Amino acid sequence: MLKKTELSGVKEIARRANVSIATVDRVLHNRPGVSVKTKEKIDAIIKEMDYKPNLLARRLASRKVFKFAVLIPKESKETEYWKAPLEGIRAAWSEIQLYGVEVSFFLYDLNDRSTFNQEAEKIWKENFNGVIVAPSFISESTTFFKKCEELKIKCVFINSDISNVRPLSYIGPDLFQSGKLAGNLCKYLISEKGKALVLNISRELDSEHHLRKKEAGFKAHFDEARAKVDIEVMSLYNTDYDSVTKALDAYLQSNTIDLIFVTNSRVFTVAKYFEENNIRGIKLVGYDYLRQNLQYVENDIIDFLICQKPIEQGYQALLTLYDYFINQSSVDKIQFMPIDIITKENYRFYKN
Amino acid sequence: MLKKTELSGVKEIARRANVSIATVDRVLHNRPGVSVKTKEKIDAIIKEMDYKPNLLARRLASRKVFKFAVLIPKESKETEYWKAPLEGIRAAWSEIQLYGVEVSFFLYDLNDRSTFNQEAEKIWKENFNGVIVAPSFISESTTFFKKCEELKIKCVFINSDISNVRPLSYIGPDLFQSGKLAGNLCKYLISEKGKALVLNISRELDSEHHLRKKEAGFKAHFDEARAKVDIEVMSLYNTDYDSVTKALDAYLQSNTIDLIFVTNSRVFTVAKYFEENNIRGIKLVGYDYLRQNLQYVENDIIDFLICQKPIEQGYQALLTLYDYFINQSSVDKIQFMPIDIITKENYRFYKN
DNA sequence: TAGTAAATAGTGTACGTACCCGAAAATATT
DNA sequence: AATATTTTCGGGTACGTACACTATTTACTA
Repeated sequence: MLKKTELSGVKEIARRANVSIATVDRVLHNRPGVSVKTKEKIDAIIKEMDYKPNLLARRLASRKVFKFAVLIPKESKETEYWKAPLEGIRAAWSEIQLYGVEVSFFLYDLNDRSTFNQEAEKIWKENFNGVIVAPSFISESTTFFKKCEELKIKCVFINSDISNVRPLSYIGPDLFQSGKLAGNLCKYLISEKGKALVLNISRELDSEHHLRKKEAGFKAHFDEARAKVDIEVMSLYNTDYDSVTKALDAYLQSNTIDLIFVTNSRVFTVAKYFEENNIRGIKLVGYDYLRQNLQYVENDIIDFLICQKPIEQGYQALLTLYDYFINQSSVDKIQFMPIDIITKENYRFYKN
Repeated sequence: MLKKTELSGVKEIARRANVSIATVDRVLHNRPGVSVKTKEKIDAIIKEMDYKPNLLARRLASRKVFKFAVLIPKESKETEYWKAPLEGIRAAWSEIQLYGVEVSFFLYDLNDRSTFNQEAEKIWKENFNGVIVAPSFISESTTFFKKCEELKIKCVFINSDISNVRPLSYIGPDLFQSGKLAGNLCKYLISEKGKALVLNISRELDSEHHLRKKEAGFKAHFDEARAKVDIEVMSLYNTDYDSVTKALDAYLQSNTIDLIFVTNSRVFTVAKYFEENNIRGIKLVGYDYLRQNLQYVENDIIDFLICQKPIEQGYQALLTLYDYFINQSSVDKIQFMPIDIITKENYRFYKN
């Protein structure tokens, strides 16, 4: 039960090299103050021993503190989606806060892009090492990223990506492929020459841009499968239930469709409409493991939900910053989340 | 960047309680040698401070070493499934071996139940603290568990459970529900009054017992959905390709079916048969994220694979022992894995 | 009531690394 | 050659906890 006392660590390196621990430490962190000769000798020994620093001791002895910010949408009355990433970040934080990590939260309003900049300003005033961003608004986010680069603040993007910038890491779905999977599933729900409606429901144009990628993936699946399914697209900029109801009423008056694919978590709005109007013939597929949605999965109004682990996204985002700064390990530029399929029979076992 | 020096830890508790650090330590580990009065005083302060021990320091200072064993099937020529849990265990091990964890592997042959006992004997001879077991053979596993209880060796079961015993934790699928999900998916693949074949392919009777749970779940789904799908069941005890081919030839000669549900990872055998005989009309659903299976997902012979995160199972199993022994935290008796659905469009993003 | 055993508490070192501070050695300056 | 400067390096303490060992107090025996 007692640990074997095999010689290891800096002490052993120092002994073999005939130098002090401090000198070994200088080499390990390539700090100045070591002659080339001794540095080479020590490097050789390190290599020979295949020395791996004891992370426990390292973190314990280090008195560094890193400050991270979180810039994501606040949970809205309309959808509780953003609770999940926040939960993930909190979970990760509680695991690592002992090791010198401080986290501050800055939440903006998805329905008001000016709030994004307001919160961004606050972040720039303090001295953060890194920030977790959900780049909902393209131009604002691009500006934000540039400014952070100037200030040497490392960015991790979650949930959606934007082009032309290279953050420390992107953690989230492959949106196009996600849409393709939706197509894949829908193929099973309707007949060969069925008719499908792709429904984007989002107030701000920019976030709709991400929805468009899913839309494109959806279509791509049917193209590649050479299926002749008739696909129409509709975008709604008013996200409240009444507006959606009106739009659907109008649309269904003059169209007959077999399936609706809602490109984000607001699929429950449509499900509610189906339920209240007792519409049963139209299949429904959408996004995200939300209480509001699951209830309609349970009673067979929604057939499939596609999920991309929002909690895990937040969790991984903070751990990525931690790995980069505290562990100084290298970090994957892109961390795609799995594309999970949720049905009535497996949702109880899902880990978001 | 420097860590704030707020007083914390045992030292602060000792200061407030007017005792030495050692006394606080005794209370924390409820070791003897502390009067009731001081113990109460210290307990109160601990509570008041909401003291959380620094795990880094704790593990660094602890010289304990724990020995764990792994008793699972070896990877066979027929299916590489068991590579995955092993990989997960190895991954977890590499993360925690710094903290005084030793792991030894004992692999038995799924096609020869006597090898299970042979390996078990070896485990009993050494002095292990815990063991990860895949209890493939019911009676052997039950005996094994009893003996481990005598020897005070904690057991964690993975992949499948057995009744009447209560291991430290079970980590794996809910087999019944897993079958139900299969039914759920198959519903989309065939018409209202289609005909489905449930196919068990397994050499040893016992492991088939687990397959039967999936079979039951499968049927249950159609019962609950009140679908009139005709379900037949066939069990094959010879698992090699030629035997399966012959059995399928014979069966299909006299039966017309729309779908085959294979209750374990050997679905690729059937897929290969379909491919070589150019059978395209029969849908195919089975289990597990294996290279052999994925190739048939890619070329549309297999529609769905159901996966239960075998790597994660191994990973969690070792971490569970770690949590129990090293962290001394409480452990969930049952840790059901999610029931994941794999298709052509999402398998590249799956984490097993 | 001295003497001893048991219960209770404290001191000190170790875990492996980080880093401050000062000493020694090497080099440069006068 | 003596002094100043820079380069190179070692000593020592700290991080928060575990635990062996020692010291003190209390209870018990004869």
